[in-house]
Amino acid sequence: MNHQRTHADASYTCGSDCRGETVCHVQQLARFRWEEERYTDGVKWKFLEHKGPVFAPPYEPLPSNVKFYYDGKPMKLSPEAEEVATFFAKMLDHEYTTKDIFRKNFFKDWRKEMTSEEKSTITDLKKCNFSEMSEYFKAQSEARKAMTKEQKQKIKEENERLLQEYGFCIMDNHKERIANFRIEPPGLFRGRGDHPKMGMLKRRIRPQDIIINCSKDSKYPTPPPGTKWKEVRHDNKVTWLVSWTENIQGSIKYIMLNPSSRIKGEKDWQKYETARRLKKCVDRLRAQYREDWKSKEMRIRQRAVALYFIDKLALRAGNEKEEGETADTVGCCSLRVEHLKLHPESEGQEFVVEFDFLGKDSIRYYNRVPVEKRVFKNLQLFMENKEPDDDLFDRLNTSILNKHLQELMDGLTAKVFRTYNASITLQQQLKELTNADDNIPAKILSYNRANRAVAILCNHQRAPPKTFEKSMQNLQTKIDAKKDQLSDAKRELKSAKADAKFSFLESKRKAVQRIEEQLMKLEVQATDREENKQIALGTSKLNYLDPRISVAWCKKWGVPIEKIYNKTQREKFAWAIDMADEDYEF
DNA sequence: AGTGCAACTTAGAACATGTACT
DNA sequence: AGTACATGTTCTAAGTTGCACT
Repeated sequence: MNHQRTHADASYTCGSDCRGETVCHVQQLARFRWEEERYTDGVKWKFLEHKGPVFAPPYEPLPSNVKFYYDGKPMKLSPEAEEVATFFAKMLDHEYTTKDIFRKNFFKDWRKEMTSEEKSTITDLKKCNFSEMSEYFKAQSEARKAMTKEQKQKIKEENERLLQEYGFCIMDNHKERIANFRIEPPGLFRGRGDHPKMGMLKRRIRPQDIIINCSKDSKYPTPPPGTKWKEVRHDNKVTWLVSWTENIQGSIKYIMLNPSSRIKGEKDWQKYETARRLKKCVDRLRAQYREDWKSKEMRIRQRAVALYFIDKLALRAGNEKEEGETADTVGCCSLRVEHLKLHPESEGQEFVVEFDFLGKDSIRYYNRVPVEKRVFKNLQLFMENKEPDDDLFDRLNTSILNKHLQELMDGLTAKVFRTYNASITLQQQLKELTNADDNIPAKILSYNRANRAVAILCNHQRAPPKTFEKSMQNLQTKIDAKKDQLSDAKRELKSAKADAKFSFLESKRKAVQRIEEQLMKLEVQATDREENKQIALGTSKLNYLDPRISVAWCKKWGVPIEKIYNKTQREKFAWAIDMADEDYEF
C-alpha cells in the first residue's frame, strides 16, 4: 500500500485496494497524521514521474491531385501555407467560415504563413477556392468509416499502446491516469459566442515550447530526437505535469491528472466539505446581507444585493474581462444596467426583476424573478443616472466580494454558493420527489427530475439535439407498438382464463405483467427525454452535486449505482461511493 | 486598490463508441 | 451485417480564485 496518502484518500482508496483488511485501515490512519504534516504548506506531491506529452502528428502534405484554386486558377501552395489552408477547408461546412470576423482573422494569420510570392498573389479570401481540399477530407473521413474491422482494430490497438505508454504517471507511488496527455493540435481558434479572435491560427506546439514538471529523483521524460524541452522544473507545489503557453490569449495550458486521481478526488471532496460548512452558517449570512441592504454605504448595499443574487439565483461571481479580447459575457459582479429590467408590477407580481444577459460560454441567462422590495429599491438606486452599458455594481468586484466572504467563513468564495445551492437542492428534491413504492425506472425519473431542478437553477442549457423531434417520434412509435402488444397479451390472458390449465394461465399473466412493465419504462423514458430537451444534466452532476447525496439515495432505495453514474463517473466519484452510507446527509 | 499572471475548475460541442433494431 | 441513434468520451475554451507586485 502506498504510505504517502492523506486521510481523505485513505478512507476511500483503501477500500478498493485492500477492502476488509482491518490492519490496513489501522495502518492508514496511523500513517495519515504523519503524512499530513509532510503535506502542509501547499506541497502537492513528493514524487512525480511521467513520460511527457504526445505531440500532434506532423503535417502531411496533400497529394498533388488535390488542388487549391485562386481566382479560378490552380495554385501549388508552400507546405506552411497549405497546412493553414487545410484548417479552413476542413471547416468549410461550418457556420464559422461565413462570419466576417472569422474570415478576417483567418486570412490575416494565413498570410503570415505564406511565402512572399503567395502573399502578393493571394490578396482576397473570396477568390480562394478550397472545395477540392474539402472534398478530399470528406472522402478521407468516409474511407475511415468504411475501414474493415481489422484496420479499425489496429488503430484501436495503437491508441491503447499510446495510452499505456503516455497516459499514466507515477505520483507518490501510485500509478495515476493523466487527463489530457496529447498536446492540442494546431488549427483555427473557435471561440464561443461573438469572439473577437475566432479564426485566428492556433499554432503548433513544439518541444521547445514545453515546460516539464516532475520530481528531481524521477526519470525525466525525453524530448523527441533532436529537440529540447523549454525547461524541466521540479515544483511540487503544483499539480501539473506539462505546460505551454498558447498563442491566442497568451494563457498557459496544462497537462494534469484525470478526475479519478487522488489529487483531484481529494480536492473535489474538500470542495463539498466547504459547501457543507456553508450550510451550517448560511442562515447567519443571509440575515447579514439582508441587514446590509439597509446600509448607508453604497458599497455595502451593492455587495449585499450582489450576494443575494449569487445565493438566490446561483449566478457566477463575474470577473471583469478585457474588452476586445474575449466575447462580451458577464456574471454577477460584472452585470450592466442593460442586463436588467425593473418591473414594479408584472403579471400580478410585485417587484419583478427581468434578467437577460450572456453568461459563461455565451449561454443566455433569461429570468424574471420577484425580489424583495428592499432589493428592488436598491436596484433602482444603483441604476439611477446610468447609461445602459454602465456597471450595475460600480462599487463592487469579485475581489472585494470574495474578501468579504472570506471574513464571513473560512474558505468561502462566491462559487461555494453555487455548489451549496446545487447540492442542497438535489437533496431536497430527492426527498420530495422519490416515492417509496415506485419501481426502479420511476425512481430514476425522480432522480433525473431532481437533477434537472439543479441544472435549471445553474442555467445549464444545451442546444436541443438536432435529432430531437425524430427521436421523440421513434419513442412514441415504440410506445404505440408496446400498447398493441399489451392489448394482445391481455386478450390472450382472458381467453386463457377459460382454459383449465393453471400453468398456461400463469404464463399469460406473467406476459401481461412483463409487457406492462416495459410499457411503463418506455413512457417514463419519453417523459424524461421531453423534459430534458434543452437541459444539460452532465455539468451539474459532475461539478456541483455532492456525489455522496446520490450514493446515499441509491443505497436507500436499492437503486444500483450504475443507473446513476456511468463507468467514468464511478471512477471520478470512487471516494464518495466508498464513503457514503444510506443516511449520509449533505 | 489595481493589475497581471498562474493554477485550477467548470462548460458545451464535437467526436467516438456502443447498442438496439432491421 | 448494416444502420440509426443514444450514450459515453474527448477536447479545449472560459470561467474563478489567489497571489505577487506596484
